[in-house]
Amino acid sequence: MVIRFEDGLDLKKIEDSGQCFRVKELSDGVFRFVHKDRVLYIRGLSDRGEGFYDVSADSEEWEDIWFPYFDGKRNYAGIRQTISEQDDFLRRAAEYGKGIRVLCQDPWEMLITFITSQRKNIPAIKKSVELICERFGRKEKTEAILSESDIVLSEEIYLFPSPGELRDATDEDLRLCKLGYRAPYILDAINKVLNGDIDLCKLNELDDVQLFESLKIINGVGDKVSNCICLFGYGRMGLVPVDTWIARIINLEYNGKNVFLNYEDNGGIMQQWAFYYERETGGKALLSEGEKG
DNA sequence: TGCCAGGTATAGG
DNA sequence: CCTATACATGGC
Repeated sequence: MVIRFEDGLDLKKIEDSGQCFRVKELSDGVFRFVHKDRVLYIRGLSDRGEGFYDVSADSEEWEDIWFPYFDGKRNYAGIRQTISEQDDFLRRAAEYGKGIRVLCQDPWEMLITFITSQRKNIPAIKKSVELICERFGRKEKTEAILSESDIVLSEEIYLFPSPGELRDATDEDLRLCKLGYRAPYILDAINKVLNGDIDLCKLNELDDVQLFESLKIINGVGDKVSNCICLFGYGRMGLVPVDTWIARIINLEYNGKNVFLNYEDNGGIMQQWAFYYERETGGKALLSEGEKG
């Protein structure tokens, strides 16, 4: 089925944007996304102009699952235009990151994934998450077709394991997934969800601050990880995770001030553009201004 | 080899 | 309140 997506999706940038760790580019420009027990194959149709995609989902699944997943309702072009005229860095970052969407992913997967992420680089995070899926997740056979491209796709994929599927995981099991010292943190998350100390669904009724604080009762969830779960798992677009990259930007470019918070409900989106820009340009983006003279 | 990666918990001041 | 340090593992 062919769909049009306003303002465009840049699938490669999304894959590399550091918010999702299981997105994969297959051959022929086909990207695979996994969300809960659904798998989407999607391919850009550049010959039709901007914003057209061949997707494996039918129109109902696209509207119900994937359009919300890509945060389709939000006007990112409009958000780009709210950036301050004087803010050269953020304007460049937003332009560079055009086509990135802040994905609305599964809170449980975000909880485990971002506990895993601490003190790891993105390739290492992907490795661990994949091992968790292979070891504990349900195996799913896919049968899909991209009609415009005549591409047939059939694979066996491991879904991200549910809390119940992780019930019997041991510290040793988790360390085999290269989780190292984070294994006890993951065990604490599993336990608190299974015994009802924390209800990830119910948490969505809380406001941003309460949600942010509630998640931190889990061992291994601090400010940064909690912000990531809020932003990527609960669609709280005003929350701004400050990791080493964002901290570097704040310190070197903005004199220690977190300007992303100026953008209220869109600060997290600005942060995502800045993160991607800074990481992809290897930290050189910051120096470019000072070195021009 | 040494340093860093989408940090956090803990101890000590 | 603050700062210093340990923590597993892999890539460069």
